[in-house]
Amino acid sequence: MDAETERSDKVDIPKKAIYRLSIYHRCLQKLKDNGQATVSSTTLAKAAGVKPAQLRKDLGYIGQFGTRGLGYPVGVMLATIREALGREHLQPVILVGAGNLGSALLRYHGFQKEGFEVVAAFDAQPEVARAREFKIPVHDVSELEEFVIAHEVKLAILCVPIGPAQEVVNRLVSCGIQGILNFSPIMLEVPVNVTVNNVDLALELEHLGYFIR
Amino acid sequence: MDAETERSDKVDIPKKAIYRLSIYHRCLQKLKDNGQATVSSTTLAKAAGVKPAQLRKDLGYIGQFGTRGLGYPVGVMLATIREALGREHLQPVILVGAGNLGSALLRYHGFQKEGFEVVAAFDAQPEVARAREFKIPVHDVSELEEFVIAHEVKLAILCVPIGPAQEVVNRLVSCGIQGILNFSPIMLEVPVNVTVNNVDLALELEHLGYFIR
DNA sequence: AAGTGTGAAAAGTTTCACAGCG
DNA sequence: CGCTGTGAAACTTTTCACACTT
Repeated sequence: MDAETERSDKVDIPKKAIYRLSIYHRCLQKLKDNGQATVSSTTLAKAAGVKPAQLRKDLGYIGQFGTRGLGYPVGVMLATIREALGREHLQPVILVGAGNLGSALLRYHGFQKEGFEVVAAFDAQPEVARAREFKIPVHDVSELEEFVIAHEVKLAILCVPIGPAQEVVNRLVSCGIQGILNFSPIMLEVPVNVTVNNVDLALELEHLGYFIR
Repeated sequence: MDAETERSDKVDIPKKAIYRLSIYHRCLQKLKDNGQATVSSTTLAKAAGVKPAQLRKDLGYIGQFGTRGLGYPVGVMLATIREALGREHLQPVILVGAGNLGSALLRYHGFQKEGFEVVAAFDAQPEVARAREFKIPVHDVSELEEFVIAHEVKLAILCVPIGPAQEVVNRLVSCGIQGILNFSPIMLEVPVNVTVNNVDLALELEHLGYFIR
């Protein structure tokens, strides 16, 4: 956060609710691992850090599968959320810019765990990045288009410096990337059918700075 | 995003406006470096990626210093925003958890550039982290309280695994930390006078996943 | 003519409260 | 009785439009 997202589509379910659905999904996964079969809005809401009414309203956006007096069936709910978020299949992702931050993200397993697979990385100096020994192959950035098209990749994580950021984005867009998780502190220009989600680390720290007295 | 922030205080200026003020500050800095003396809401808004009316409204929260028919004086505006955000002096920050992500952030210069100084890092295995050779000292996590109190640190970046996260937070809170930038995908429990800003990387990617068709 | 400052309308979100079902 | 589902109310944030100043 903030993180900010542009473009809508796919309709009516509020942006913030989408974030929360992902959180619910995560909590439900944990409940399922613990063998829980049902859960009430109060319990799940507490785990997710929201109010029960909000949870119920959010679930209302994607269907209705609770049993009054009892609660929600964990399994069904998991499947429904997963479908609503389009997270039924493993989604391939590429990472561009294997510098400090990019390298750290290549080792980060949080993405895998949520149904995304970082299939390849690209860098202007692939030899340097490769020296850090990842399981994921680091290609030269010149091979970007070919790879994206061949593997039908739709999502990219962008960790390049500000300078080349926009140019890289233009290339990503031109070969069919539809979603970009952008770590550069810069506003990217993209067509309306491409979604950019900005994660601006310095900004988050600044925001925090405002609240300390 | 998203990122999310709890607690208010200091009042009336909308949370989102605070984020944007930081962005304006950044853009203004660039304008100043280019020798620009004044700027119009239209121009600055474009650079910041917002609508002109929104920019004017945001500035309205912290004062009025534009000249009708002309625009805003870059220097004055920079100073005013900086003061409003409490960013007049360099703010010390500690980082806890020097694993993959933590290490990357220790090398990240975006924080310094925005007026924050990461003064020390803490880890359960400081030797391992130290081997990566940072300019910033990595202490054993047992020295946490002593350091925070001695240096009057108010902000912490948290990159520890989910397991120990809440316990570390309790310790941070107990020794006077007031703001926590949390990278663990977990809801932290803190007293109302402490602000937590969550940066959940997997969540941001998931959100993006929703928008690809 | 150009561009700010702002009240008022619109849009978006959250919370409430309660009817209705198992 | 317990808990879901949801319309309506409350609140927050964005956008508009235009009076006003230089």
